[in-house]
Amino acid sequence: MERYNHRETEIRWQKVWEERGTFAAGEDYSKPKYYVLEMFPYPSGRIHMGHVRNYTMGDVVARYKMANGFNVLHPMGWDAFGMPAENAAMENKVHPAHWTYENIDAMRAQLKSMGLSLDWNREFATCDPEYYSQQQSMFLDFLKAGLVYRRKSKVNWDPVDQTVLANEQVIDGRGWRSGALVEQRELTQWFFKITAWSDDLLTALDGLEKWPEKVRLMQRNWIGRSEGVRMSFELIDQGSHVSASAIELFTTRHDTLFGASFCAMSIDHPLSQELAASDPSLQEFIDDCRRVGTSEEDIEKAEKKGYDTGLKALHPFDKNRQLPVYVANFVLMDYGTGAIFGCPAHDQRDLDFARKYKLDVIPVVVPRDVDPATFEIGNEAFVEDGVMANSDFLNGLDVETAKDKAAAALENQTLDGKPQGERTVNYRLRDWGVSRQRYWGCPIPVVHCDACGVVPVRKEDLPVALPDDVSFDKPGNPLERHATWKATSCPECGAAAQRETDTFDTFVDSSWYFARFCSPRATVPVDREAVDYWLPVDQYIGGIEHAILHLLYSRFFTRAMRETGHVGLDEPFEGMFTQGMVNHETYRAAEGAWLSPAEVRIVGEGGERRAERLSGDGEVAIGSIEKMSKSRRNTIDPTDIIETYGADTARWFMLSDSPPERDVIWTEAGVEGAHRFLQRIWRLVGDAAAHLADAGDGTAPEEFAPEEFAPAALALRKAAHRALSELGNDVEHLRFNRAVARIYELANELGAFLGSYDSNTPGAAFALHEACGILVQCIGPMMPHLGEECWARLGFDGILADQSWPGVDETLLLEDTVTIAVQVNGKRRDELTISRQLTNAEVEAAALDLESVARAIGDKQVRKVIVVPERIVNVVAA
RNA sequence: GCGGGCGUGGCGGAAUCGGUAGACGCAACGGACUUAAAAUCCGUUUCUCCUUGGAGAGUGGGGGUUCAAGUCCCCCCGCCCGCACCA
Repeated sequence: MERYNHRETEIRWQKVWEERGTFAAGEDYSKPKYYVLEMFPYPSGRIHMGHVRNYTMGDVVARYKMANGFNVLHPMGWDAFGMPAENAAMENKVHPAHWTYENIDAMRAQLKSMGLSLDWNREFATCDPEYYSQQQSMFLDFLKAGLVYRRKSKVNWDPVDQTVLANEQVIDGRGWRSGALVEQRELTQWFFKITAWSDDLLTALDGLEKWPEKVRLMQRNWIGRSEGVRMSFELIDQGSHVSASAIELFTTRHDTLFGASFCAMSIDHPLSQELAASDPSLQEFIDDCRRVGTSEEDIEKAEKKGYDTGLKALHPFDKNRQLPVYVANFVLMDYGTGAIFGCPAHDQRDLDFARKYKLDVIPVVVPRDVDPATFEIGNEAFVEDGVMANSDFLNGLDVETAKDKAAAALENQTLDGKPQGERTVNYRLRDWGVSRQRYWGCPIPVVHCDACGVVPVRKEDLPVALPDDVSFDKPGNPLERHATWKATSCPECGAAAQRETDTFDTFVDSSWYFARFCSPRATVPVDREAVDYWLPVDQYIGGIEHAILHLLYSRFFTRAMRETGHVGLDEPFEGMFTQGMVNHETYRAAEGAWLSPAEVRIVGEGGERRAERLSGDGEVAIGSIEKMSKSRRNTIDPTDIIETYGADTARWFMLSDSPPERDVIWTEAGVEGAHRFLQRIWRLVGDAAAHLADAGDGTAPEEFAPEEFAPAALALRKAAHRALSELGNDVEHLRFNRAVARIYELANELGAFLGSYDSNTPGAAFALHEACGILVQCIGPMMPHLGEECWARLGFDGILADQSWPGVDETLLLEDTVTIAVQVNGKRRDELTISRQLTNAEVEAAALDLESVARAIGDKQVRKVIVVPERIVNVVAA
């Protein structure tokens, strides 16, 4: 028999699907829908194994749901704006658009070679003017609805490249490209009011039951809700004449107010800035703090430092106490009010600070059963619950009650005519800054007019299109220095005005693309009827690296779109799944250079296993297994794999063995194993097809089901229906590795049946026909080309992709007999195959009758026999 | 530091409700076919002990609950991930 030829077959079936429009989403909105989406790729130029894994999973779900009668939407597009295109433009003198669209063409061809069930009619790239003009239109709606505002904000400024850098582009305080020392600059930037939904974005997480708990938790932490008190300490000005009469701060430990021994504010706090203006040594202190790098490590190592401003703050509950006010490096401007009170006894940071500056450490919470008079704080703050002490009216209370009482007292006290404190909820989440000073992004559609200020572009004038004639030979934003692009007239007064030269953060583009797929050619952002039908996305699949920002921004965007009437729901993604990474061994030459798997040959196995260099000699060290990455050169090119083994093999391997949420290790042996299985299926189907042809009519409709089945035929039927039932369940829960195991089992059963096939046995042909059909249909979503080829070879009607999912015959899942274990004192001694009809007493008798059981009991007395029907018998003897 | 996850054969991993631990795959070993090899097919494969047949141990370690624990509870160890001066 000829071997399966994937090269010829895969292209042929891809053409058939395309010509028949098999995967075009239907427009019949009365049918039940299912929206499967995988995170769309950045068009870097090549797909990688992570894409193969991601898109294979989505494809299995899409094809399975399609067979189950759903109108399936399974689209693909390109997250096409962003820095790499500009970098390429600078390095290779290619226009970002040209570079991007060429990459898209290359990657589209690669994706098509995978045989994915995508509706390519809906494809778009976020850099298409048709897409970003709708984004601009929606921005104008958000602006009108008050969901967008402008304010000054700090950015990392690279003085050499004349550009703004993202935090991750700042390495050790220097620009990643230029190496120049990065400056902090204040620019006026656009912000989306994501904090308007802080609480809703948090509480709605509870309803996202089909999301991984891990992702929900990460979002919860990111939003960072904490309940506390916003309060003021009155300032006693000792001659420095500051403008403020009080300092406002946020605390969650107002119970410990009596333990306060200082106040501290951030170096960026307005009051710090004001004081520094007339205090050069404070200015120097602030500059020193700034110089400490921005990396996490630097911050972690940085010692706590403070500068005593000389100001004093009056204790809210004890007018005889005055606390020193410091400017301190460990206080964050971005959280709360940028100022704190320090209670060293019950906060580790405050304790470190207090020890350094010899400030009081007054314990006000004391562990139960400990005498307050003898309780002392060493080098560790006491942060647990206990009994209040040294705290006037709070003494003797527990922490929770003390918080209540302290908050109430602050609320009843006035300072400057307002309550001195107020219970509030504080969030870590901050508004989303979307301005980027770059060319390759969606222009923010506003103009700046000297007379009218910031004016939105009229919708009929959209899109504000990017100019093509730009140069990247100079640093800075090409839009900024373009000869004519900026010049326009004010939509309100008609006077000469200037375009906004900032473009959107690319996270904006990906925050609504899933909605655009519902009506990708609409002349409005989204067609309401289409989104009402298709949204939410039923199953979204992507990498854990987008667990926070992309998903949170999309959730925000959906709410903003609801408020502006574009959609009718809050949550875009009903089901979310984060798949694991694809890893590979690493190889290193003697001189330390990384080697790619293609340059290495593996010899020996087990302890003898070692690597040799293909080109000449030289030791090669086999290194650890790492995520595939260019830097370690341990990548495998999907195109090579598809060329050598076929798309089906690659897809099968990606689904086998490893649970989809965990990392998978790509190995040569694994791919070969996958390929062998594919060939084995082809042989089994070939054998079966020959037998079925001999039997005459290749098709065996239901009504031809024989009255009688020989045991082997019945067993095969049962195996097929059991596999079908379990596989369906596994795919529904995205447990692809288990679904794969079910297919192996069925293939094994079928192989055994064929090995002793006798066409004269009652029901043999029918059972074979049925089992082959089920096997091929089960394989279909995973190895679709092989599935089609087998379907045709068996002489079945139509094409596999059009078939309905087979029904499970429940009666075949029920066995008359069941095998149960028999234990004596919890140890398994034997097993018993019995009729399901037996009563517990009969089962007990049968178990006690076993010779092995009698032996295990020996001369002990049977005290009790536990019978769990259809599961186990346990004889307790003593 | 805080939060979360995980720990099962040589390896990847099954075990959905507390009820036969190791499904399925990889690798290995033995056999068949072959002049030979590859491919394929059949079989064996948790460990230890003894003679077929058994016996004992076994899910990171220790304790507990239970007739019964990979699964539930407590303590400890190790690895991985996320967040990180969040007041």
